[in-house]
Order: sequence, then structure tokens, then C-alpha cells
Amino acid sequence: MIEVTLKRELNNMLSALNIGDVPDITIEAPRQADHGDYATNVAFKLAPAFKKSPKQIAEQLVADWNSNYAAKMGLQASSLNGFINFKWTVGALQSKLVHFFDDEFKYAIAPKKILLEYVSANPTGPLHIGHGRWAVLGDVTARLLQVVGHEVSKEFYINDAGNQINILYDSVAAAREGKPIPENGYHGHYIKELAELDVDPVEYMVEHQQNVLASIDVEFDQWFSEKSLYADGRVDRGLQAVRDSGYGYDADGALWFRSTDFGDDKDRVLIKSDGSKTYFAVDVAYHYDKINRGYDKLINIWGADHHGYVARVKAALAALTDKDEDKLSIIIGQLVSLYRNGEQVRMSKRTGDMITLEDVIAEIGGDATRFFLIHKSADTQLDFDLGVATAQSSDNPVYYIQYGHARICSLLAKVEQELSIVPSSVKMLAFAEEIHPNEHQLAMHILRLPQEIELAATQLKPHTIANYVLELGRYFHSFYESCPIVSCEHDATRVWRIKLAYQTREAMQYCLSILGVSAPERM
RNA sequence: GCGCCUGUAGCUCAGCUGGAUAGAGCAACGGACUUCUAAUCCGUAGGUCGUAGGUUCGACUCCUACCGGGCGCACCA
Repeated sequence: MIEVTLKRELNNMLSALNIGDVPDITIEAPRQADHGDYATNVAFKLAPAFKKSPKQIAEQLVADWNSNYAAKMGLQASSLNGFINFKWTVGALQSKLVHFFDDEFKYAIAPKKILLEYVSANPTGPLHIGHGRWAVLGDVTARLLQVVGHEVSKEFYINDAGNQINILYDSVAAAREGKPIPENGYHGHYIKELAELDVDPVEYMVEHQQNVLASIDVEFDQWFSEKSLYADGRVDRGLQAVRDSGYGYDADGALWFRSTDFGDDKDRVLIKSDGSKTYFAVDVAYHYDKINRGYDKLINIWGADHHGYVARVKAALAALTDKDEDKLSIIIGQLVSLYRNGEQVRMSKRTGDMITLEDVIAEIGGDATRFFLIHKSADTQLDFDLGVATAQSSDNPVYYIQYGHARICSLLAKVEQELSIVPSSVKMLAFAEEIHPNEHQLAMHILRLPQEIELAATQLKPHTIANYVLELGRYFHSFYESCPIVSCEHDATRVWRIKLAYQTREAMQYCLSILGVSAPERM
């Protein structure tokens, strides 16, 4: 990765100058593009120890870099306000870009076996848009983690035991017998539909959820049944593990877990005084089972309506793993509000029930559904406007990106047809002295891709990829408008631009496949 | 009352784990199609980063308090 190489060379230079390793050196994009392509804060970090201004230090380091390292790296240094900026020589930038996808990216990440659990909706009703968000969040996160080298197992936990399930059975049974649905039962329109089918309601709902998720390419490696934990005694083994850990105790006729030892607000009941188990008890057993399956890392994605549950489950994991606080990460996805042309919608016109994920997919399509649900940080509540998502216009970011991709495809096809140049294998004729600012901007953005991916993966922030590819599209469209290709009369420039367009498409496809959004060749 | 998330342009949001003059899109206004897809591009305008303190050479970013929004606080699942 270029940023890593640059940092290494910078450290080489510092040790050659008898300055030890400086921690916290950052290599980042300068705020303004005309400052350079990379910037470092190293002079600020050295200033206190050397009792000199960052400006002075930066100037000295720049001089040393330019005489000893600049030519080798193809990066010319300059300093401004204490920052050291590096700028590609045009030839080096072109050469780097042209060979950028020759080898697979190498990420400085130790591969792990990861279990990613997400959605895990109760099979007592249809999926809603929030489930869609956890689904896309989980699916993209999984793809991202796989791309950087982890082994990821995707799991859906089916809550097919317990009270809610009984209530579902009771509700459907009542509907089948023509009796009124119990007060505390499920009243949605889907209950009537279930009643008319000769099916097991739970099995049917699970299958239905699977189909809806599969329709937007959200697939799982395991569908883990809660019931199966009871069937072969794993619930009891999990509870025994809590007792063995020393964090279980009996009081008031119940079995408690001392979660307050791990920062929870209060201790939690595992076995109630009537002898039945709490939902939490089963969840502890489930997570105990996950540990025993030999994963290095567990990640759960939950909706914000479950965040009150985080502390106790993390506490249980800590108790069962000898205080390994990092074993489990829980990502909380904030809730989604649906709008249509600025007005909030809650009900489906078709059924009169809540708008389901299936409704949304049917209305706006899989690509738009995935993109809209992934392109904002999971930490913020999402306002999802169905009107915008359907609009086939510039305010729709999905079409904007896909249009960019289609444009490249048709452009490259034209190049091949009219100029008899094969974009995938054409060789550069010469490196240039100067390139158009839009070419530079686009090329730089592509070179930043691996770092973007690594950051998104390590910080578990998949939405940054959506923003990256959106910006990539923007830079491409600008380049496209300002830099003619087919009609370009300068051969070397033309070949370079063909290469640039080709590499842009590579980068787009790389990102879109992580996002699970299609890359159409024609629109 | 306590906990988690959140407050950035009229609207929806970025802001790369403390760096340079805070950025996009939409909406508004003005331009560009006989020329590689105008589902596009170029330009103008738009800001006390909720408020007040603090830490720092440097704060949208970290800390404290307060204000506003969302969600959650069961021997329910």
C-alpha cells in the first residue's frame, strides 16, 4: 500500500538522521488538493523534543527527502505551515495507476475466524425496513472483512422458541377457527394469510424471511435455531458454564448472573423462581455455543431498540472467556424512518399494515435498497425517502454511480470498435510532463482505494465505501467532460486516458461488489 | 431519573480514529447537448459545526455541564 511504503521511507529517513521512531505519524490526504497528494504531521510530532518550530523542522526534512528519497519514490516534498506535503511526479503517478490492479491488494491485517450474526428477526412477523438495514449492514460488513482476508461466517439466529412463538401459534390458531385473535396476540394482516395456508406458521415465516433477504442477495452460512439449543441440552450446559465461572448465584429462588461485576446496571436473572429460563439465559447459552465453535472474534449487529441488552451480553461473554473483553463486538444500527416525498409513511397501502422490507424492495429495487441502507453511518438514524430512491435522476446516488460505470463501458467499447485499441491490454506509449487536474484527481482517488477499504474494515464502517464510490463517480464524470478520449489527437495522452477510464471501472467494480450493487454495462 | 446514539448550509448527510481556508448532494439562481450516454458537467449563493466552559502548538473531532431529538431501561421475548 502506497501510504504504508511512504511511511516506511519516512521512518528510514528519520533513522538515517538519528531520529528514533516517531509514533503517531499520519499519512493523509491534504485538505486542499493543490497542496499535494499526501501529507504528514511528522514535524509537529518532532517539534517539542527539538524545541524548534514545526515549520523549521519541516523545511529541513523536506530538503533531505528531496535529495535522497524523492526520485526513488516519485514523490516530491514541500512544506507549508509545518506540514510536509508530497506530490507525485506525473510519470510516477501514471505508472503507479496503470499497474494498480495487476496484483491483489495486500492488507496489513491479521486474518481471523469471525462469526458475524445479524438480522436475527423473530419469525413472528414480516421483516421491516430496519431489518433491511441490519441485513445490508451485515452483508456488506461480511464482504468487506472477507476482502481484507478474514474468514467470515454469516449467521442468522432464529428465535423459534419461547413465549412470542406460542403467541404466534395461538393467534394463527384463533384465526383458523374463526375466533377473535387474543388481546396480546399478533394482529397484522399476515396472520389471516397464514391462517388460510396449510403450513406451520413459524416455518413459513422463516422461509419467507429467507426469500426476502435472498432477493437482495443477503445470504447466510448458518440459520441457527434457538430450539436446537434446548433439544440437545446446550442451554443447561451454558448455564452450568456460568455457575462454573463463579459469576452465578442463587437468590430469591432464582439463578442470577452477577453482570454488575462487568459494569452492567444490575444483576440479571437466568432461571426464574418458577423454574423457567429467561430469554437472556438462552442467549448466554447461544453465545457460549459460539465460543465453543472456535471463532477468534464474534460480531453481532443489533437494532438500536436492543441496545439496552448490550451490557449484559458483553458481561456474559467476559465471564465465559476469562475476561476477554474484545471477543465480542456489538454494532448498533440506529432506526430507520420511511418517507415518501418528504412525508413520513408508516402504513402499507396494500395491506394496511406496517410497510415491510418486501414492500420497499418491490417499490425501489434491490440496488437502491442496498445502497440507501448502507450509505449512511450505522450510528445515525436514517431517513429513507422512497420518492428519492425511485427517482431516476441526479438526486439518486445509485443511478449516478451506475451511470458512470455504464458510461465507461460504452466508452471503452467505442475505443475498441473505432480505434481498434483493446483497453485491457494496451501499453502506455509515454509518460507525460503534465496532466489535466481532473485526471490527477481521479487517479489519486483510485490510488487511495486500498487504504479506504482497510479503514472501513478495521473500523467496521462499511458506509465509507459507499461514499468513496460516489466520489469516484463524481471524479470520473468530471474527467469525462473535460478530457476527450476517442477524439484525442495526441496518441500517448489518449492511451493514458483509456487506461485511466479502465482502472476507474476496475475500482468501481471492486467497490460495487463489496456493496452488493450491480454494475450495469448499459443504462 | 439512568444508559446508548445523535445535533455540521433551507433539506439529507460526509468529515479518514486532534491538523492547513469546515465539504458533498438535493433545493435556489446562471450557464453547457450537430462533438466518447445531458441519468452528465461548469459556475454563483448558502456556516457562530446545539450552547457554555476546559485540555492542546492546534478542537467539528477529546473532557465537563447544560439544551434539543431518537431509542432503551422486566424473574417479556
